[in-house]
Amino acid sequence: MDQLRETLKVHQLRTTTCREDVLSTFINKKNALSHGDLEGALGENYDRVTIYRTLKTFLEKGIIHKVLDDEGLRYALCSHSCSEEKHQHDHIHFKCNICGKTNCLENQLIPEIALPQGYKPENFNLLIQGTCPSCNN
Amino acid sequence: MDQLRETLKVHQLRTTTCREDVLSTFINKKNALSHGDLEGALGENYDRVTIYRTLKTFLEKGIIHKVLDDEGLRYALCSHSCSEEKHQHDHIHFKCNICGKTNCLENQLIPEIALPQGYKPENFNLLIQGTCPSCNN
DNA sequence: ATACTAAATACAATGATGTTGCAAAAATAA
DNA sequence: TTATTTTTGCAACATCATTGTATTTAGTAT
Repeated sequence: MDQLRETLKVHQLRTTTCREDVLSTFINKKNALSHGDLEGALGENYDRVTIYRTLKTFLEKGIIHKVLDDEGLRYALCSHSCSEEKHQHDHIHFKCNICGKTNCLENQLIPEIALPQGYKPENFNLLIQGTCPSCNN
Repeated sequence: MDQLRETLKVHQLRTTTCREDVLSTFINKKNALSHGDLEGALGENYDRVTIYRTLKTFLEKGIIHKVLDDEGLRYALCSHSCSEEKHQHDHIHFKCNICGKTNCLENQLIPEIALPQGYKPENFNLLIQGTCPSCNN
């Protein structure tokens, strides 16, 4: 896929098979992935450490962002153009308690929230847990 | 403190010095604590494993709840009476990027949020990162 | 108070997770 | 193609978390 190489190039990263595979895994799976998920998917082909470093690089370059859920840390693609300088994420994350998948709801923005005097908010991270449409039958 | 024994009793837990110490640490420190924090505070007196199991028990009994931030998992006291059957937390968590402390803003409730068709929300977890009043000068 | 029973703890062992340094390999530039 | 820089794999290490079991302790009955 030229799409992958293009994305890497935009973020000034050399194209390597590991980076292409990690990126395409994110694109295909759609939901948020932990290091362990990626190791499960690609561990035969790449060293654990390389996957860690790939995630770290993607994070710094603004290709992926952190997603927190009660099980720990996961990562998901940044849909809007994030860069090394600025990550901007005001969308909601939803974790399904049935299938266990965590997704970005790109169109659901976190509403304005009034904080007590003295608090200066900079980043927002909202996780909603419940049942997703696929499991809600 | 009789207060501690009382809390443990309400949740049908035997009073042990470890549980009393963990509980009083939560009460004194006020902010959310990780296992590592507790190990730092009480590690001389109790085995790491015991602290893990104490946290797990408190979590199950509804004495503490999980607090997520970008560094990982922490725990904070449940202010309103949670129980083994039901945890209910609709308040905001605030992490200060300067002092690194994470706190519950018990009075700041998470506003109603409209989700797309099919999503059935059950739990909300909102973390706001920024600067807290103590560090905001 | 003492003995009994169930629960909690300490310790050891193991597994999972994440990091660092360095030599070998691969990707870009010349 | 060769030179230069980046990336990868490997080994070692450090941290974090879990499990099993024998011992100890808390609560209860005697």
